[in-house]
Amino acid sequence: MKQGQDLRQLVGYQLQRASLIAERDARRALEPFGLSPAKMTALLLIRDNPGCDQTALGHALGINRSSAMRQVNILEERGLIERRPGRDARTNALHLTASGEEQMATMLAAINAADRALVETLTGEEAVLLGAMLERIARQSPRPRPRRALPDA
Amino acid sequence: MKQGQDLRQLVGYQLQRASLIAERDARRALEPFGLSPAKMTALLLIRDNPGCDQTALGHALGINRSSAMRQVNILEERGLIERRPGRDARTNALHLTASGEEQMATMLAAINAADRALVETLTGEEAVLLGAMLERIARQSPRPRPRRALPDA
DNA sequence: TATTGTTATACTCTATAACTATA
DNA sequence: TATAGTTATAGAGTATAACAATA
Repeated sequence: MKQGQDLRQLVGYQLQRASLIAERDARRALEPFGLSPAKMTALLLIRDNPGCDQTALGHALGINRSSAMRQVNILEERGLIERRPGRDARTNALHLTASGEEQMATMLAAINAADRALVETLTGEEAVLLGAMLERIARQSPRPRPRRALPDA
Repeated sequence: MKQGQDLRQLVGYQLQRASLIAERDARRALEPFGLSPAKMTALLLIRDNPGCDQTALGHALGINRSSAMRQVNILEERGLIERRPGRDARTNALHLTASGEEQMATMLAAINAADRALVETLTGEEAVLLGAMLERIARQSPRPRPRRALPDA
C-alpha cells in the first residue's frame, strides 16, 4: 500500500512504525516468561532502583499511580518482585525477589537477542547513533500543554 | 529514576520511549480535530490509496480486519470518509469525503508542526538520517514466528 | 493540605471466533 | 474453499475520581 510524501516525511510516523516492530519482537522474545515488554521494563527499573516506590516507577514508565498498581500487582503475583515497608508508612519499597533475580539473566539474554536482531541491518556505529538520537528526542521534558488565553474568566 | 546499562542499551527501549513522546505530541496536535494519531494515519493512507479496501488498510496499519472496521466506522461517522461499492460485491472502496479533503490541509499543518517540534534538537541532516534508519528497521518483513519442531505429531 | 496506595469504573484499542455473502 | 465484511465478546492497558491512611 502506498504511503504518500506527507506520511513518509513524518518522523513521528516512522518512529511509531519502527517501535511497533520492536515491540512485537520483544513481546515474542519475552513470551516464554509471560512478560510484556512494559513489564520487563518495570522489572529492570526496579532492579536498577531497589526500594523505589510505585509512584516513581509509574512516572518512569510514563503511566500514573493507578496504572502502575496494576503492573506491580501482576509482577508480585508472579513472584518476581515484592513490596516491603517503605520510608513512610504510606509508601511501599519495591524489590526483586530471589526468584526474580534468578530469572533475570535468562530474560535479559532473550530480550538482548531480539534487540540485536532488530538492528541487524545497521552497522554498530549506526545503531549507537540511532540510540543517541532517540535518547535526545525522549529526553525532551514533557512539552507543556499550551494554555488557553483565559478569554473572559 | 536511574536506568541501568541493560535498559539504556536496548534500541527497542529507546525506540519505545521516543515513540511515546511523539505519540503524545501528535495526539495533542490532533485533539482539536477529534482524531487520534492512528486515525490520522488511516486518513492519510486512504487519501494516498483511494478506493482501497478495509483489509488492505488494516494490513498497512498493522491491525486486523476486525480492528480496522472500528476505525473505518468512526472515520465514516465523523463524515471524513465514505464507503463506496468496491471491485467486488464483497469489498468496500474507501474514499475521503469532500469534507475530509477540505479539513486535510489544516490537519496536516497541525501534525507537521508537532513533528518539527519533535526533532527540533536534531539538525536537518540528522533528522533525515534518523528517518532513513527507522524506515530500514520498519521495512523488515514481519519476522516469522519460530515454529516448534513438531515433537511427535 | 499534600501525598501514597488503593479501589471502582470506564474508555480505547486490539484480538479471536464465528457468521454471511460473495467469489 | 477462500475472501471481505461484519458482529459479539474478551483482554490488555490506560485514565479519572474518589477514599483511607499518613505526612
